[in-house]
Amino acid sequence: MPASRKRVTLRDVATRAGVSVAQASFALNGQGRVAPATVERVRRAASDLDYQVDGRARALRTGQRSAYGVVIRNMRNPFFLDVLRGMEVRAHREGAFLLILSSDYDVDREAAALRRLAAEGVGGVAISPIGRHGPLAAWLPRHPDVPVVAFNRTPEPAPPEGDRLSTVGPDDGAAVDLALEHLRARGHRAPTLVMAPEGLAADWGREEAFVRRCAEWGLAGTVVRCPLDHDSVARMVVERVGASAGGGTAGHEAFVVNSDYLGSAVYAAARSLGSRVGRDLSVVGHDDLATSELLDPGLTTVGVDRELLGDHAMRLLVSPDEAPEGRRVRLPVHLVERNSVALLHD
Amino acid sequence: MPASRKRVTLRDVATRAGVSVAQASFALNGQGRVAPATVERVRRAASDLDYQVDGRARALRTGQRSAYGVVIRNMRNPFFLDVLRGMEVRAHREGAFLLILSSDYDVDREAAALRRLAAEGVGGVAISPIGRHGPLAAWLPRHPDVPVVAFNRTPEPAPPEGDRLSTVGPDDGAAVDLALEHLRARGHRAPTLVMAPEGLAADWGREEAFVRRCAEWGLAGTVVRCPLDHDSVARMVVERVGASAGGGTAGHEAFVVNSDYLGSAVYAAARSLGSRVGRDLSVVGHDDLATSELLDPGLTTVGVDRELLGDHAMRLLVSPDEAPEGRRVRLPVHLVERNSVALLHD
DNA sequence: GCTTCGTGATGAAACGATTCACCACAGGGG
DNA sequence: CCCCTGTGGTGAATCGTTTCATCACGAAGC
Repeated sequence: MPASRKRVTLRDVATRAGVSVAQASFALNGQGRVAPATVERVRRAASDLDYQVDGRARALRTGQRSAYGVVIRNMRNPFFLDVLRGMEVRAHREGAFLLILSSDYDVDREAAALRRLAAEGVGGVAISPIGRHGPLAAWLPRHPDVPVVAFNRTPEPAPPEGDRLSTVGPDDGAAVDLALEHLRARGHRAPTLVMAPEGLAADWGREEAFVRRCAEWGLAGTVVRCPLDHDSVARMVVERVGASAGGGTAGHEAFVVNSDYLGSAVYAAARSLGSRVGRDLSVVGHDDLATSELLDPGLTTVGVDRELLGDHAMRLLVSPDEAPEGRRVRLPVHLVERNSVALLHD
Repeated sequence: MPASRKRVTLRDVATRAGVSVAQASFALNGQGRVAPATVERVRRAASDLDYQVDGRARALRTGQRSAYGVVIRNMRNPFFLDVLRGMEVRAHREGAFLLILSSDYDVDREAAALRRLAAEGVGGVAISPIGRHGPLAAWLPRHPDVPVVAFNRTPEPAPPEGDRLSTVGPDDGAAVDLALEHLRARGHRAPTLVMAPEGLAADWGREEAFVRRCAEWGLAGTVVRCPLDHDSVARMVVERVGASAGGGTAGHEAFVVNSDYLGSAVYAAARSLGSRVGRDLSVVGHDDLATSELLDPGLTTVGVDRELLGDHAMRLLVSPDEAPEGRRVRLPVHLVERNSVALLHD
């Protein structure tokens, strides 16, 4: 055969099968009334010519969307890779595509991403939004028929009633519960919850669960607010440990942090103090990143099935109505016990 | 305004501006002959109505591809997330989209992914292929006008002459050079290169560079072949260290492995031997994963800019012709020095 | 015999953009 | 007066599907 082969079109299939384009289309899609013999002929012609329907043309005509948009806030976080994988597997199963964009915490880029996705006519958007009042909030009412699901490391607070935004995220309340229970079982009586400074909504539900449980179990819990970057957390830990040691109570500090990344900050602090995690001070992380196993000692952490998270998000987009769990999915969490929590005898 | 707002189409813009659809199109795209005043009117109308061109319709008509396919072999490897990010940034800059699929080392899924991407009419495909003779090989000649670039953790051997497949990957020869040079500088005389068993082509170029350098520098290098999973490598290390210790030479073993993942296997082996990496035995990794810094001691490794890798791959797709570096890109590598290589005095 | 079905098949109108082939018209040159 | 040219503009074809409205035709009901 010579050189350039043009795209095989439905017309080619039709002529080869000796029918009209319409019948060919019907035959392949199982629609309309078409004689079984014809179906067979068309099928054969299609496979002979290695015919593939043109996704763009179909999408244009039917308005049916076979592509879904994914907007990731931080494409450097390995957390999202697993989520992406979960989405991809589900999308593949549904015969859909993923259009992946990243916003990089940039408001303009998030806005641009949403605009482009709308222009492309996606069937839905999964997004880890920059903020509750960012571009997404403005975009939502202008595109009333595009399902949108927000997925997050830590879930956003429940949206106001009537909001069309679905959400998927780990059950943060349960995560704190799990961490506290573990600490209590190992003899800890004065846990410390590390939270972002007031006003950052992302940690909603954690504090509530924390104070409730502490009250219930008679623990002397404290909540400390601190910017959630590595250095700030490390400094905070050093200060608190210093204070409690100097205070003469010889209290053992036990921290509950909302990511494994910050967990490793506690390790750094311990190193600089000359003390050892899992013996002189304790910490429970959140996320169960791959790195957490490699730390020495291994970081005890609350994990969530990230692929499942992606799967749920996709499902909410593909069939927004039949979601049995409702449109606010909080995923179960589990404790991954390693050696970062000391066993206290009292 | 009532409830459902239909999609704003070019016709709407045209009527509002009081011109024909054709002129509206020309005006917005800067094509054809259109009076400056008209351009202005059309522009205003478009922005008034918040018009966005329909990507599908445009793609259908022009055949112009604004989407590029990415097929990832292993969507669990964090290596690829950074690559993806590099691709995404470049694609965004070019106004293009990424369609991301994963093959999961499954030949059928790779084939399906390629088929679907072709059906969607993508402008190019970046793929980390399962193998040199997998579905990709069959797919390539059937789609002569789709640019394809293979990107990899470790590059494939140069394709046969005339092959349309571009490749991007770290410069593996240089990586081995760097590792060896570092070992030599620290007094090591008998390095060991860990390679996959014969027949797995992925490591091509490493061995060659290794033996050449060893000869040049008078090192007593050995190449050991071993399945590249965590346990096999750990076992192999234990054996070799045992042998060299038992042999009475008291030789210090220094390993060069082709990933950080395998580097951590050496750590595991050291633990089980009761010896310490960076003192009793040495290892140089490859990839500079985030985890490598967290190991104790830190893993000395050869890194490559993964985002740059993605960027190059995308560039080869977007403008296949004007690539100044040619179509076989080997990216520069650099040594990340930590503490996994002992300093030997001799 | 004439109407009414049901079956299988078809032509053509969408979908929303781009673009080719014209056209109107004013001005200038012969 | 006629021809040509350059400018601004328009209608319609086209991309590859899906799908609506129609039709041919033989069987069946009256």
